[in-house]
Amino acid sequence: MSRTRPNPLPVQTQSPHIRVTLKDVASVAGVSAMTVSRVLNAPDSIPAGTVAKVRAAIASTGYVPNSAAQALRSSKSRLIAAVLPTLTGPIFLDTIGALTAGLAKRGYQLMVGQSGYSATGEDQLITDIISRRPDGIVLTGVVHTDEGRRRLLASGIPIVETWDLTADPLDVLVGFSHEAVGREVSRFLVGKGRKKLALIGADDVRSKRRWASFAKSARALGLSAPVARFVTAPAMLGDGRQTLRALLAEHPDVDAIFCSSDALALGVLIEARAQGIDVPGQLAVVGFGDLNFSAQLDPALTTVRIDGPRIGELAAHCIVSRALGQPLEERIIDVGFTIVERAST
Amino acid sequence: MSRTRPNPLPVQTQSPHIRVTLKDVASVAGVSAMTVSRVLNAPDSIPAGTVAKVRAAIASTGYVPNSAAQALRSSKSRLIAAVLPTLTGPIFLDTIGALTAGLAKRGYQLMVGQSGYSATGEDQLITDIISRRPDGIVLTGVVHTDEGRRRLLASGIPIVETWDLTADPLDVLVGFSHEAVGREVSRFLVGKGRKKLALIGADDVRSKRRWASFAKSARALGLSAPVARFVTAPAMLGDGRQTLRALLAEHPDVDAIFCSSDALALGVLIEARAQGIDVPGQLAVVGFGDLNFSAQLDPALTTVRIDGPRIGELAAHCIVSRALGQPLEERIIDVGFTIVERAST
DNA sequence: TTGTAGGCGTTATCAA
DNA sequence: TTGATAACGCCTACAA
Repeated sequence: MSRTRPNPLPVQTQSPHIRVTLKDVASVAGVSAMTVSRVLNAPDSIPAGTVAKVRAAIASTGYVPNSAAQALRSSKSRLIAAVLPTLTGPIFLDTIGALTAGLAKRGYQLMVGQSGYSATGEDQLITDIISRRPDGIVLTGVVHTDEGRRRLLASGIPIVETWDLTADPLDVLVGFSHEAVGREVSRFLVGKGRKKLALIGADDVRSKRRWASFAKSARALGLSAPVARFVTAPAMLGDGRQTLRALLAEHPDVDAIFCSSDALALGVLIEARAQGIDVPGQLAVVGFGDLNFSAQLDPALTTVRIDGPRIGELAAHCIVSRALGQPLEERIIDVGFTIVERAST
Repeated sequence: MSRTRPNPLPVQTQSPHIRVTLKDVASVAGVSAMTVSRVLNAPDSIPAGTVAKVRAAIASTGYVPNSAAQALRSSKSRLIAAVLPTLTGPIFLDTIGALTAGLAKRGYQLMVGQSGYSATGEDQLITDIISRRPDGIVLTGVVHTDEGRRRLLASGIPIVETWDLTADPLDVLVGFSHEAVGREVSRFLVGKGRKKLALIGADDVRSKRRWASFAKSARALGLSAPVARFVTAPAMLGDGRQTLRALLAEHPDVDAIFCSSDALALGVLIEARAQGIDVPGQLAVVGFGDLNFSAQLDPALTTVRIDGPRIGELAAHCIVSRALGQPLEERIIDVGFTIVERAST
């Protein structure tokens, strides 16, 4: 037909290419569908000649297996679901990036779900996830409702929790102790001769746990009770500026601040400079996260570094092992953290 | 059985609950599988009594549909694939977050793939994507190999490209003109009386396109040729510091700098302060991205704001419309951009 | 080494 | 309004 089509796009609903099936490849190659399947899944058991023939047919037809059919038949979806509070906010980003890459390397894909900072919609999210029958679920920085945890657990899908070390893990855990972070930062600051500690944090559970440990440790070391201010997550630079102002107005004797994110710490540094407060002379500042800008600030920011990519890669390893039913060396992996000392303390 | 199990976790490989099928629900409810299916998909055509009976059976069994079977039978996966260069780097984050949320709202899930800044592994990624038979693909900030573009196109899967306005879109486009950004920023700086412009950018295609337009426009407005420095993506704060130093050493007469990201611009601000250069007195600085910290810097950063969440939400709308075969009001949506004027210019 | 039969869980279609 | 039947594309199990 030489007629021109005025509007070609809406017309083609499905490409022919995507509808190529095993059978089509088989008939092109002159073998049965099973042989094609075996060439794809266990080529070693097939003579080289047949393999070549089939490979040629696959190439010429542009065949790509339909993973829904594979999943249905084999009960293996090669899909991993990740749940995180929100994609907005850079904290978990490296982890998710490394997780995605680590899964791709192993032949798995990642499906993402945002649970939000509230529990709203979490139920629907969990239904959506279970409906996909993922081979594993990676939980990152989320506290689920009891009902949500129960359903996830009841689904029997392997679960890896990350970015935390809780007392009662569902199964596998890759993270670090927020209690240890709070304790070590307070020890660090006390070691620097600081007398009146403060914390500015986001109002999430982990930040609160760091605070509890930070405060307890400071008191144990003989200091007066530290003070804290919490801002609504996600905590941003502007919150740091405002909160420092309010904090110092009420507690002018504070000489060290632990911020629950580097973004907050940057706000604190900027506000301190605006107020003519010397850092670290009058005020020591410690961040959390070691974002890529933190080393370049002026003064460079002392902060707690978490190896996000490592958590992602380990989570990929663990969840795939679980998915394959392989034994895991360890069920609880503590990746630790580092206090990176720079000019702000 | 009252026997306690010493180690419950490794034992249960699959939960019973996840193996509940339509048939199980049907037999509990005393109806056929088709009736259960209809209650789920078209409850209006079923009498209220039957619906109630079936709903009760669903609740008591904990049934969740198997989407692999649904996809296989109906050729609708309710899955959208997103391809982006890398999750590391905050630029596309808001877009992906809004996309994920917008899709969830419409009953779709997002699968993410990282194409990397190189073309390596892109072929495998595309195979993985096609294998899932997603109902749509959202491309963000990636330039594909010709072969990759060809395969994606040949798959017949609807495609939405974002974060750009190219001359030859594959199908639907949600973005803005990088040429317009370059041009408008140069006009803006010239309007401020700046005489010698410079640009510090990442070495990606879009940044280069902004540069070309920036330089051309500056010359058209009678200025001498702007100078540029490019750093390896992802561009970070430290790159901004170093590059500014090198740039000013060679071109001390530069009085305005357009940075291809706010992170770079922050580096430039910090380095300028370290060198005692007055911003904006001696040097005007413009960023790109309007990250959440930019308004809080000192001086606050003039920057180009892109509405990332809006792009994500529109992309969700467009790709779902395409997936459902619904007509689209517009195939090319220009979300534009805003030059947010602050103290750094 | 290769092929045949059957079923995974769901929905389109037709029949009652 | 409801049900029976078949088929989506693939892989497990068994046979040749």
